[in-house]
Amino acid sequence: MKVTISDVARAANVAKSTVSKVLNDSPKISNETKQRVREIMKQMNYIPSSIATGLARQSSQTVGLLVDMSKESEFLNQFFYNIIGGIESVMGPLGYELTLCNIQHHDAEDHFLNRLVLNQRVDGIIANNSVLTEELAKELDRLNFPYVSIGEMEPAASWVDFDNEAGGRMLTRHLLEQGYCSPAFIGGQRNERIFSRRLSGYLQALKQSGRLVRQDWIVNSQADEHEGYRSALRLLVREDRPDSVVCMTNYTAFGVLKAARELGIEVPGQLGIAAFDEYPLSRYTTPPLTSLNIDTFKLGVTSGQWLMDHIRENCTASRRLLLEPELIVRESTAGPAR
Amino acid sequence: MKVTISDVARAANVAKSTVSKVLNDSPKISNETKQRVREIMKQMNYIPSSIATGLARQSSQTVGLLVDMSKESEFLNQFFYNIIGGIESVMGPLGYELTLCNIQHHDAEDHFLNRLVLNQRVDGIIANNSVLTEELAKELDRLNFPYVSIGEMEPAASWVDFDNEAGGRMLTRHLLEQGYCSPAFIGGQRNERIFSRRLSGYLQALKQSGRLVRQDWIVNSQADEHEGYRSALRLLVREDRPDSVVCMTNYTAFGVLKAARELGIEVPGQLGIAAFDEYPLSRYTTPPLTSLNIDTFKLGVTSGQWLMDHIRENCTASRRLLLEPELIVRESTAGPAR
DNA sequence: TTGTAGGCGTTATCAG
DNA sequence: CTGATAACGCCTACAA
Repeated sequence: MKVTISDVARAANVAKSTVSKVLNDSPKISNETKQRVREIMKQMNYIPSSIATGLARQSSQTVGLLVDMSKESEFLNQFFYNIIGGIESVMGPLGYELTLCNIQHHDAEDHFLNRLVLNQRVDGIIANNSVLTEELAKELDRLNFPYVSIGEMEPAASWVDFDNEAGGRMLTRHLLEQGYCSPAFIGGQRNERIFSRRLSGYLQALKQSGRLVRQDWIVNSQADEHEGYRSALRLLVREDRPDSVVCMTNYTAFGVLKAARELGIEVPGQLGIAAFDEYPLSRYTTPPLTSLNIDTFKLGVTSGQWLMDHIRENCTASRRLLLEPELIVRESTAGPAR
Repeated sequence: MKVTISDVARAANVAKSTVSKVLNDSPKISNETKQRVREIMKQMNYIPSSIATGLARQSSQTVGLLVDMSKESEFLNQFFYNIIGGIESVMGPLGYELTLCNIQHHDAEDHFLNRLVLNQRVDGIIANNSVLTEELAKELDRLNFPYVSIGEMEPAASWVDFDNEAGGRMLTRHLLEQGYCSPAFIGGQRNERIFSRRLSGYLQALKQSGRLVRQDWIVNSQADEHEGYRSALRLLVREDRPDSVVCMTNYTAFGVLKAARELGIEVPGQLGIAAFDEYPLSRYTTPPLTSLNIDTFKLGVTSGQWLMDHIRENCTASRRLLLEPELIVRESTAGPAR
């Protein structure tokens, strides 16, 4: 059926091992032999079986991408495509395949640890930090198994993330520089690390410019449209309302916009709005949103490179990357009316 | 290092083959032995190597997902996540992994055919029709290799798609029913199959209701914001302008909205707008867009199921699914002002 | 420089 | 029911 290394060897009148060495371009084989064997391989349409190679080499030439497909509004969901693209752009040329693993419905027995790692289906793992808990990370460390986290983790691990704190500072500072005096912060759950980072940047910017922080202007809620809307409604009907808002997500911002429109509050004249993330809405709201763009492709590339270093043991030290976001200024923060 | 089947066999005082049979729950093994061996496997933390199993069984328990990651505005891009989720929901429980393969930068030698198929890295393939050309499909047929296309293909192949023609009819009819008399069609390239399907639905609806078709109201262009905008500007300044538009994509519609706003044309009062696709903008434009939603998860589920049938040879016949889209009525088609 | 033999961790086919 | 033994297709000493 399928042509194997033995077939080629027979046809070329050499030993299997010779063919194998040709395959791996061993320097111990004469050029003539290489030429000849390669010729025959081509003629016979020989393609080595990666399963057999994997078994012999004890490596699958595959990396696993852990995703929780249950979470619709997942970080990975939005940036999935770019991040994967970045990872692939470094793994692909090196001959590695990418395997997607949904960690959602697998119970203990069928856990990805068994399913992929101990299984030897993958040589390394990339996962975001909502999936790769610190407990799992410890286990991988114990097994000395290569992995990189997308999203901040505890110091022991290698991870790449974008600088949420800087992002919070940038959005807030931008509002202040535009002449807004009293920015609020809407969206996000207290216990989420990403929220606390973003909020912390907001607080830093306020303090650095000597403004006072008003706790009642920091609103925790789901980072979606509905909650953004509700939060904004409550906040904006008050006498002493903020003159601008930093929003956790595009959707939060959309909700805030809607509330402002209903209350007859003009954006940006009476309310400035700046939001995290550039996708999917910032360009398309009315008015368009000032927001933060992040180079998700680069996030993928870096995590891929580091994982490769890990796998090839060029570098097993834990590293971290904090990618600086880019401020995209649009109409929603054009400045308060005087 | 790693514990193998031999280790278990030794510890249990049985033959490797016995352990293997226990692993596969062969009926030829006594329950006592099964119990005992399983116990020991658990104690020793034995996990079978899927590579070895693959080699022995000549199957990788993996399916390949072909994607062209270069195309940013790719169909798959937008719906990627849901489709993959659907595929995984059927493959995962059956013990199959998903492997992503970027077909973009691989040249002839490094083609996915070699890289995945002939390689035996995957047991089957799912790809969308922009990636899986008919030429490739023929080759796979020749190899008798299981695959399913996401998106219409020639009759010989199995494919799932949503009914673009019906979609075109639904949007157009809806406009007419709302009282708009003269809908235009904006966006899409003549040579794209998806465009011709959608357009054809539009034409059908017009003819069925006895309206005349105006070729100059069918505008070909990139299906993005900019081109939607430009096309709409040209169309809407004319004396005999259409009173409504069917848009190829969300982005096209956004461009049209922008043009209308600039020209002072009210939506929906003076211009009705209906658009294909529900993501990412339809809910968030001003006014929100009437659009078509499709069950992308189901697209994934079906393609996964069919591929499994193919792999297991339950059913190798070629099948096709045309998923009916769902009309989501929103403000943008509320009806013309009288 | 090339060939021989054994191993990678399973499954499958027979005997017993 | 259980156990040898030979695949599966490739790699890697070590020997020639």
